[in-house]
Amino acid sequence: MNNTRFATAIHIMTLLAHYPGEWLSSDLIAASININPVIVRKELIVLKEAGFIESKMGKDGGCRLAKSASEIAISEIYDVVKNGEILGKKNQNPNPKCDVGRDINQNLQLLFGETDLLITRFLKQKSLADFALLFA
Amino acid sequence: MNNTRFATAIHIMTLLAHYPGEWLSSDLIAASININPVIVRKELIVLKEAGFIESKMGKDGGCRLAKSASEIAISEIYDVVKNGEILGKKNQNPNPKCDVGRDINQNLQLLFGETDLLITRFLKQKSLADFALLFA
DNA sequence: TTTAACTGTAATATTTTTTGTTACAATTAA
DNA sequence: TTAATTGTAACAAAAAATATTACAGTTAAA
Repeated sequence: MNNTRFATAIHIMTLLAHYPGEWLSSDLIAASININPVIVRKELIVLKEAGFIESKMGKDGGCRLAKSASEIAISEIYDVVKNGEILGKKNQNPNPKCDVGRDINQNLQLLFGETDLLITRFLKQKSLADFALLFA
Repeated sequence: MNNTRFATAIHIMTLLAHYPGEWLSSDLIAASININPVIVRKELIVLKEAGFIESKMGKDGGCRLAKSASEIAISEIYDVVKNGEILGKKNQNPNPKCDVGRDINQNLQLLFGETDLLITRFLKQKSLADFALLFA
């Protein structure tokens, strides 16, 4: 995970939580993050599919939270946004003729899985509402 | 962290732990991981600077552990290998004129720091020796 | 009913990161 | 003296991430 997707998603969700009920446009959100609006729109679609937000097309359209910020855990945002494994990629073709190469990926997977579970549990304790409270 | 550095470093260290005392060449290690030997040598240098391994130049040279595998925690390997933040990059220039943009990176940093600490503590409980025991 | 402000989406380009390659000096054992 | 090796630099290629352009479709309101 060497991208900005988690930061971007949290930024979007925090903005929406900060202005509850208001329909915010992707251009406004993009201006706050200072990235391209199309990237925001793509992430909004992911957040919408996850059930966190709802959108309205046309003039005066935009997005807003689909449920209370206190009902959304940071772990849920993390879940929809993470792509690879938390501790990085595995090597693709370790040598099966070697004791270590043969079993390395299976054993790494175990470790990666445990680590991811740990993070998910930790982030589950934190709600979007908690996080949004940190802003003026 | 969307690279193979952690997987590569663990693979290297597991191999060395699996053949204690033996000087393994970077070519042999590269053949086990199935990656380019130069990448292995670069990672070996990092592991050497961290004090985990020692190397011998010249014919019959190679690398071996500088201390017992039971004295090396997985968290230490994670520490030397991680580059960015565990939950990804922050956006570079959030808008300081926005309540959220102004403080987002500081608040993300807090969250990232807590998360990283959690992982470090978890991986500290696991030694290289434990991990190496999983291999035939 | 026309216009302007939006979302949704595709296609493509650019930049950044990661991985691989080639080359060779320096070292060591035999 | 030769062969095997580490250490290191410079560069190339591939993959991933981010940005850009374009436009069809929707909606509110003048």
